[in-house]
Amino acid sequence: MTSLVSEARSSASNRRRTGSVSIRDVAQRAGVSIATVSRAVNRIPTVNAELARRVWEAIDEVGYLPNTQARALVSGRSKMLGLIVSEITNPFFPELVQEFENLAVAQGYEVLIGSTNYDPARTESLMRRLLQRNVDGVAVMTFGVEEDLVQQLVEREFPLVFVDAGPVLPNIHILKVDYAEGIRQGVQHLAALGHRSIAFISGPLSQRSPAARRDAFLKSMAELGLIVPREHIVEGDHTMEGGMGAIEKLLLLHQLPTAIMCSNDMTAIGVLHGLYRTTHRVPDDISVVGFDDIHLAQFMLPPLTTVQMSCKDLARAAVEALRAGIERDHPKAAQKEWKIPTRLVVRQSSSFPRGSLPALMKGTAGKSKPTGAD
Amino acid sequence: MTSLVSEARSSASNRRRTGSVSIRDVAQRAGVSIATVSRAVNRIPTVNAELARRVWEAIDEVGYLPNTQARALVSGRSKMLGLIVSEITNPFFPELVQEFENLAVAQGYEVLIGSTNYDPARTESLMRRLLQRNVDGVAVMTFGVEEDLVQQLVEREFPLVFVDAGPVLPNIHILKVDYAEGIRQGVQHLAALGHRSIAFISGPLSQRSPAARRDAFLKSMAELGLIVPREHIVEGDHTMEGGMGAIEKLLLLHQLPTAIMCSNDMTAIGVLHGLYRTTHRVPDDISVVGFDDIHLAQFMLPPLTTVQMSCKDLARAAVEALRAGIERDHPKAAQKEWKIPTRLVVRQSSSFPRGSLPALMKGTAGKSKPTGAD
DNA sequence: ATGAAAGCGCTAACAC
DNA sequence: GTGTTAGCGCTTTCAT
Repeated sequence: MTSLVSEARSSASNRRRTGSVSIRDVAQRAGVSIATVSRAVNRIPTVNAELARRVWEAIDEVGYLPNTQARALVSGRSKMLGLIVSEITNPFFPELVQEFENLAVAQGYEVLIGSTNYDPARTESLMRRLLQRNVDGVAVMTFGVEEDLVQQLVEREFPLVFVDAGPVLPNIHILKVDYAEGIRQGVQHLAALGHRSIAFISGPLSQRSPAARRDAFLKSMAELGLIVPREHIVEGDHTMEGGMGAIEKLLLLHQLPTAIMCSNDMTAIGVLHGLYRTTHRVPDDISVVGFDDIHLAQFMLPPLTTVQMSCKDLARAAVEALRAGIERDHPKAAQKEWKIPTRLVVRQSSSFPRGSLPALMKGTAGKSKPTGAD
Repeated sequence: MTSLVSEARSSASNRRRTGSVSIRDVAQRAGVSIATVSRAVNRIPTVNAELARRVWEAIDEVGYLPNTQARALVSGRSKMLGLIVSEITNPFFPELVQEFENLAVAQGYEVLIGSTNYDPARTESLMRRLLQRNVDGVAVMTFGVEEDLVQQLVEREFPLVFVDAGPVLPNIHILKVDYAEGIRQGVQHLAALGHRSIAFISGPLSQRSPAARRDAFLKSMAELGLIVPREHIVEGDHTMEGGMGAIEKLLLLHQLPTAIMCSNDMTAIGVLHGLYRTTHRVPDDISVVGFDDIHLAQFMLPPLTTVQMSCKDLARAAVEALRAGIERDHPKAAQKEWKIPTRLVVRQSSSFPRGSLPALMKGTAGKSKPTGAD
């Protein structure tokens, strides 16, 4: 008889559609006022222990769940966080989403997720929806924001988090990913293996983050005195399809690069796929390096050498930064920039350039996989 | 001067934290009552055109966004849908989530997503959170529900959607995936190529959906008079790691199967990866077939032959079923079962068994890829 | 057609 | 320490 609704003698006024049990039902059953119930639920220490016990008992009996909407209405806080990603189907983002959600929920927040699909109109309506839902803050993890859309939020002094770049304003927190170091490590790794001709497949360069990655690449190459011919920078779009398209362009070149650095892992996967249809083998003929280190990277054929950008770090920083913006007494309320480290993860998609001495020796030593030479 | 807050002469009572603009601000500015504003916003046809115009103008000027929480509180409808998936990082789910979200948003609903990670405790707390947030309905797309957790919702006559199986009750809608047909096509495809010894790597068999897939496999094999030795059914867990573990077990066998059918694509990707580290080539030595047809499948090396379960269909059915449960006058309110079709997609991870006549001829014809025979 | 007013479920003053 | 009450922003009778 303690089932959720059977005994719920709902006060006549409620139970509109679902048999929702209100605070009044609990109060009635426990023989106390609704204020006491509220206090007990919110663990206000001043409530009499015996009364609190009775309240909790009643709560259990009638199956009471506090209505978050009502709470939000009165407190002015919805305890919801918005999370905007550019493409939920890019495996990097679900990993990020999961981390973000874990952390947020642990702090008592709910997460409203939105995927923009790089569509400004979508982003706009998404923002509006998030505002209407009264989220307490929004993390914009799109790696490239459409500036003007942010204006609304900014003006409302709304807690916001961006990746890489965003307006410098109070309430705006920026997550700075250390592309310079990560990409530099990747380039140095390839150079150390003996590669001199390294191409780069970028993301959509209209966005900040892809542009930053490309710049980091150029800088790293310059550092080593390596020149990058114009045609070795190909613009992709951070999808597998884009990676495939880009490698096809590269394949048309008179002189192929011996290594390819990609702006993200999905691009690299597309490259791997594109190369698979040719006679070029990875890494024997051409080395491929990705960026992100999505879970999938290690399962590629061959396992992908890539630069790790920890989505755990990213998520943690995002949630913390948001909380810092929301809860005025947060310890890090003043911190505006959050550094996100990156690091190289060497796997098997990178090796010595074909024909180089170490490559030949490696072949003799029989350590090379039977990837089918042409 | 039409910026969102600059002119917003907020009535003293509001503007708690963010400069939120309320219906009263609009009313004041338009010189009408809040009731009229409400009616205008909700496009009640009886409002005077001139007044409506003034209201919309004021809305624009003060940057008013209706507060959804308050709306929900009074209407009893939150216009939010819960979507529970088992693992957001399995690429199948983001695809599903995206579709679901698109459809839901198009109908004016917001989506609250939760990933259970196969953890009953998480699922439980997730359910509770969704209830507290007053979602109008929940789609449980976990392919394996922990029965008792549903009890709460069921008793509250809460609109619910399940995949594959669930209690037969009013307000419960079931999405029936046609495993029988899809898996049967996969098996027939392999058998047609000449395979007789086909192994199956299942998902976690404690869950309904993986069990249903396994049963479908067994049935399809029996149909063809093919016997399946006990050791040819290996339990995985629908992850790449699980697929790798399973193929390793299979590799220990005295007599290897010539083809492997996997309970989902992630498993198949794990298998591909596991096989890559051996001398066995796909599809020359062993054929691999997946299930789901995630976007990634076509980019695998080799592109994965798989059974498509359309997440578009799934999402569409889920949203429709939910709406049918929520909106009492929905045309399909009575429909309790929704069929989800499946179909085979042949790519390059399946071929003739090694040593069979067609395989030999194919080799001669030079159509085979240089995958490096041992 | 429009406005005044009663709540939706809850929290937080304010009394007692 | 506990109860009473005034709203949070909105929709929806009920008068007018």
